[in-house]
Amino acid sequence: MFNQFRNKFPLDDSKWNEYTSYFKRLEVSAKTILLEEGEISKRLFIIEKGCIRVWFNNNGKDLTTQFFFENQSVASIESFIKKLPSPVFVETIEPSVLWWIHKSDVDIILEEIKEIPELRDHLINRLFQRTFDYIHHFVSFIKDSPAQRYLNLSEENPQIIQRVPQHYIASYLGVSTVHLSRIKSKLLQKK
Amino acid sequence: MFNQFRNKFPLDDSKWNEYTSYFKRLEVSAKTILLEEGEISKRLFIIEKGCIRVWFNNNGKDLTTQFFFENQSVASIESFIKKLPSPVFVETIEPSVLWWIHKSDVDIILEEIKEIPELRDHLINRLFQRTFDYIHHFVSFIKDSPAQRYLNLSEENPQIIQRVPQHYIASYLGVSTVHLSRIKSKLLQKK
DNA sequence: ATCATTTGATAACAAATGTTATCGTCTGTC
DNA sequence: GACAGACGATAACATTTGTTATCAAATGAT
Repeated sequence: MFNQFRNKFPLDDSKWNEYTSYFKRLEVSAKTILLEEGEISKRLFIIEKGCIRVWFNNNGKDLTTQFFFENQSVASIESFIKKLPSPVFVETIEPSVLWWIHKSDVDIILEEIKEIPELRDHLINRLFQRTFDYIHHFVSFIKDSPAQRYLNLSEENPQIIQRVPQHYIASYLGVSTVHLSRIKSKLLQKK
Repeated sequence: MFNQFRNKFPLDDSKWNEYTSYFKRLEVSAKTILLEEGEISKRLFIIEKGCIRVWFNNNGKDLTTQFFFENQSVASIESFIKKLPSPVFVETIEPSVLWWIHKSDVDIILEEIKEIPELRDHLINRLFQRTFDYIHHFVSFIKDSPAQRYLNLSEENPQIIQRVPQHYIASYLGVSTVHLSRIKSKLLQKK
């Protein structure tokens, strides 16, 4: 699982082996809740196989805010970093194979690799990029129609369209399930 | 201008004086464009007095994505960091007093203060916080009605309501100017 | 003071989107 | 195979929101 990332990290073998040994394997069925709303997130997950959504309950309706697939890391990020109760659920969509690491081990690793400029800059750049991604996502809400947002998603993240049940996608795009269904059928007519 | 921040930075006086000397003062009228769309952002601004918006042109309509006030720093952030053509304009709303610093000087400072753990962690935390803020903003688009978004803004950032022309706020909230006007009048009726 | 421009409110109508309900298909479980 | 539940399409109707146009007030420049 971790060998594919080996060359991205300028670490000697002993550190590499130490860090990867912190991870534990976890195999779960679809619709397994990995983190409850209100719980403090203490585990960071990496997806070997499967997919995960992050969602919250808003007046009885569940609204999905993020999707994750193979090789991505997942947590209720604000809860994980600030040790606050999570405002969201983290739940598998498909049967999944995951690797997880405890927050205390992450803290150890982070503290150590801060001294390695190459890694440190790499992490900071990832942080910036994540911020930029959220800006793009938010801008699309004031710039694009729901139909356009659906088209964007098809291009930028076709996995979501292909693997995720449609009613989860609807709330992610900020529309009702009925309207998303309408959007799809209108797009089909045009082709 | 900078003395108010002096105690936040654990730097000796010589470094402090060197860094602050990089900034130049700039006084401009309302509606001054500080950065054009397509231009590569090379200046970071700090607002001593006044306010600024970031916006872009979308099919003839101008859409505002951010507002900034006193003591905040402003740039087309992705352009500034990645040296890419800016997708947005940066423009004053009020007559403003600004201090700006060239990107090359920022790079020098950043490179140096990376070695100071306290400052480094502070900057990383600010980066995280900014990411969290964008997440909150984006979530409000799938969670709240436009009227609720307006109410949130009144509470979280009343300066925007008080100092920014309403038609700029409309696009920031993702509604037409006419509809924002309707939202306000409905809210007044209820009181 | 006068004039043009900006800003914002409102009305009337059009278009987009939500809500509720119904139906059919598919999937997993027993 | 039978059944329940999940999923998605569609229709009918209600509500929200956008568009265009008009008017009034505030603001800035001369």
